[in-house]
Amino acid sequence: MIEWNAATIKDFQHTLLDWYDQEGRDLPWRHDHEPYHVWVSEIMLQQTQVQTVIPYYERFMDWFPTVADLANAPEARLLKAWEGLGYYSRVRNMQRCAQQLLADYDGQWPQTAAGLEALVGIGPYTAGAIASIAFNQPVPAVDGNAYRVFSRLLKIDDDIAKPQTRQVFEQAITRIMPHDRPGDFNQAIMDLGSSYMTARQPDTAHSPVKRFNQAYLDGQELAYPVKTKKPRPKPVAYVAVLAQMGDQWLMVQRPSTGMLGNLWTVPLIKVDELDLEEDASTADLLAAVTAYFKREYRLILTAKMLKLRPVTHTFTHQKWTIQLIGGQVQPADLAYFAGKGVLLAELDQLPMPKVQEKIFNRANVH
DNA sequence: AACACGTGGGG
DNA sequence: TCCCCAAGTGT
Repeated sequence: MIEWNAATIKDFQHTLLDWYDQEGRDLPWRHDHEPYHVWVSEIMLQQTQVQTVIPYYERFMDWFPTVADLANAPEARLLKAWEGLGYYSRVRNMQRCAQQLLADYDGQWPQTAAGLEALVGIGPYTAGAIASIAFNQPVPAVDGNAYRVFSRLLKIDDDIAKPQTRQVFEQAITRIMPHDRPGDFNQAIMDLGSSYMTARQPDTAHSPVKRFNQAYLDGQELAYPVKTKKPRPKPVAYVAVLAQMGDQWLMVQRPSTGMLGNLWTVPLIKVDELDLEEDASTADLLAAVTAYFKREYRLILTAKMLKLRPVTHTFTHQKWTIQLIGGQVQPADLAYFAGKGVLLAELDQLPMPKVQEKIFNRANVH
């Protein structure tokens, strides 16, 4: 058994940081320690891979170079900057946070983890990351990498899906991390976790810290971390209505709460909400959709079933199967319609989720 | 304490 | 196709 005494801890710190100094990745947000840069990158990196984030980060800094630019940006522009990244409330919370900083903090970032965690969208992980990287505070940043790395090094078998387990790791890491380079230490752990100490196919034989890895030394690496699995996505049936009014496409903005908040799609209707009988025919479905348009939008829709394969889209917790309907609405003033008519050439101005892109692609709308 | 909340990649 | 994972947070 490895004994994590003071000498082991020093040895580990130096081994890890020496490796990081040599092999650490050169990433766009590592060019300086500006809290704004650290913050934006950390929010983008939540549940999202580095390779995906890089181009989004570059463009975001181009469009919104400062906290004030972010605070004052039109929301549609923000969502456009986030389009395709997912978890769209992240960017809306970022804008609220930016406004909060300007209004209540005189534009000055809190420099402690506790102070940072009081801001919207900043939880324990991000608070630790910003505090350690931007402000040199000796606090851990416990993300999936840290869970994986330290559960293996120390053979911690607490279930990382449980909220209370965080404390176990925070305590262990706080004891092990150096007080002179906390930000580099936290980032080194992340680099380690995404290179040699990955979840499925670790390459610990070549890891700079393999001699500290008790699970590896015991041949039990893949048993860590311990994590209960999540339920399967629940199937949900939808119809999408691709309706034209003259040369415009009918688009609706989703409510600000719930999935894909404030993003734009064609009208998407849960089949359950159409109150169809078990043995409903295609004609019944079209009639129900037409009635829905009249009731909800005050629009007269002429609908037809599109002979296309349904679009499927799987979210973390829902699996949508979407039948496509085409149609036209009589010209109207849209006073009761919670959306607008948009020319094909203007569609790319609207922030839309991936599932909407799939719908347009299936229907060959380009 | 659970569950909602996106998307892309790999096996 | 399905499952799991990836720099989590809000409710």
